[in-house]
Amino acid sequence: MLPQKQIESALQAAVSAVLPAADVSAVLVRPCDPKFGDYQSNALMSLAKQLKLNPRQLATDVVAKLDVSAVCEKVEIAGAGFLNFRLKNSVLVAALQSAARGEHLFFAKAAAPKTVVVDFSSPNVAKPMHVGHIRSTGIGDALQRTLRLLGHTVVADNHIGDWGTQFGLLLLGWKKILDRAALEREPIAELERIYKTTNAECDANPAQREEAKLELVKLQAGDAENVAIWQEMIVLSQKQFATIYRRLGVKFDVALGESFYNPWLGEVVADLLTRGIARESEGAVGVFSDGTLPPKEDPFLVSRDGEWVADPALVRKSDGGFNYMTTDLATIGYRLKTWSPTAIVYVVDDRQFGHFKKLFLTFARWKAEDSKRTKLVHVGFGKILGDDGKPFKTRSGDTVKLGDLLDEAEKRAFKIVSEKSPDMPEAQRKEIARVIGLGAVKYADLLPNRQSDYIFSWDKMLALTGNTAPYLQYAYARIKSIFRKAEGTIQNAEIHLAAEQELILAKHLLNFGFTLEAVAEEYRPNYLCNYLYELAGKFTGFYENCPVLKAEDEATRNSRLALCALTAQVLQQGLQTLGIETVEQM
RNA sequence: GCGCGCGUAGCUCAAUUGGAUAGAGCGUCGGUCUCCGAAGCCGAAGGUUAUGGGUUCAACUCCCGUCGUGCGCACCA
Repeated sequence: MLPQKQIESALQAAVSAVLPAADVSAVLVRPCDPKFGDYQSNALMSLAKQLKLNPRQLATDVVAKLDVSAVCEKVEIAGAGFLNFRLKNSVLVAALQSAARGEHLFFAKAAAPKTVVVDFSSPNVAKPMHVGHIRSTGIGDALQRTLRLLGHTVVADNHIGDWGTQFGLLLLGWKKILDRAALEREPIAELERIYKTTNAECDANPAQREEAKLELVKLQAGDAENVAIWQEMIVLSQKQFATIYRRLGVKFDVALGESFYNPWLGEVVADLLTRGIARESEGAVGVFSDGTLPPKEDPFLVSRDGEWVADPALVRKSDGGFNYMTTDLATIGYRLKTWSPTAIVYVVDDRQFGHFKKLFLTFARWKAEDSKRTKLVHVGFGKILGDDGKPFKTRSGDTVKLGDLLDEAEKRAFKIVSEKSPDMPEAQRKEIARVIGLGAVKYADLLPNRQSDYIFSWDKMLALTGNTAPYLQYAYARIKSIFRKAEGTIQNAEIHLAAEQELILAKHLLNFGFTLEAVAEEYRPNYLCNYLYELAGKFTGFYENCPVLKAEDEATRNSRLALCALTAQVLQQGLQTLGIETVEQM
């Protein structure tokens, strides 16, 4: 068990000894500012507040019952009631030593593994993937990788938009203005063109809009011609998706599009009606407020002119068609039946907050028993904005295509690699540029807090210096360079930690698991980015101050080599968890 | 109109959710390769966390007001 966990359980036991009735689940220990110690707990202060006790006195009582002598130096009570812990050097060394033996990599698998469906990426058929898709795809992929690493069972599901109103327009456009040659050259661009053109024509001509609707109805009724066209569009789109996902290194366990759930939509609505959860209104069917929530918190109510009026979640349109609320409910039904997940995580734009609020409440009413076992989570993220602070568009009015962004990233990286290593064979430079360029883009998207909107900038997205993936990859490559120069292999080296920078680095390595758990707990990959950036920084501090190959003696050299090897492993594992590759040289 | 967010250094963003002296990158200025990779490192300047109140041992974080700003408001997803 990692020292931090040992301290935590000892502390919880001590608190229970002093306050038998207290809930100790919030009694946590976390890494802290080195000037106070290695770990700290502030839990006693909030506990004292709840129970109206003197925090210093509580701390004194708890410390009297606390035995962490196996892992810590003397425990200090500081400030208003902080507990500061300082690790014994021998314990730190032992943790590193066991990691060096391959027993762990500073994290523990979850004690109670969960089954989690992660729903992410979700591009639309017949539309190009653009920069916006990097958010759902990158965050979702990093989260599913983190959950897997921690030992959970994950179902990565790409809920592709392959069924909906847009197909009415696409079918009409296909029949009227499709340019076959263009379709063969650039299928997605052509599909986008017919969609846009037809949409514009429908805006101008309502009769044409009706025609498009008719095409959709025919498709949904199984009309052979329309189904064939629709399938062709899907095949073309899937080629595009596959290319992008291959480049990004993103894999899904299943990719069940919206159309997959089509057969169940009718019965979902029927079921909702029978149970009295949904009712008819103005020819449509919707889920209405059940009055259990105060109006302000009730997503099924909206205030108009000072009065609360119904704002239902429609599950059947007045024309008899279904919409995405229906699909999402059917999808939940399928996922429950197929995987019995502990949680379903939706990595979707924050703008759909209202939709998910309605969806989750409807689910709880529809499947009350299941909703106790399966938690639905909307992992929302902010928008990508242009320089003007408005949702991102290029000058021509289109968003930047994801493929173009990746191309540019590799191009810029290639230029730098060629400058830095002109003697390297071109194929190798290309491969390094691919890893670095892609890493830069992914990391740039993962670094900010997911809920913040961020302003898109080519230079920031593709930056290769500063707090970027290449900085982390560089630290890794430097370590690899040391090992290329080191002669012979070092096995079971004894680790000694004496220099300040060695201790700082070693202690930070121990926090890898804490960080991974925080990422999984709050669905925030940026914690891992920051952790790795700090790790690379602390490694560099060590590297600048502590000679490895030219260490003063053999024992120090071997110990430092072991520390380097562990750092490289954590860097690589951490980057991999973010979906970012490493290179041996760059 | 109603609802939901956001406002932190010149710029772009963090701050593990109420913890001790708010941190990075970019940009600017200065230093640093005869010594394991300078995509690096060291230093300097830069802040009344929009604003006014409140809650408490402790507030960027919670509550109320104000200003600014973005998003969402049945039959698109």
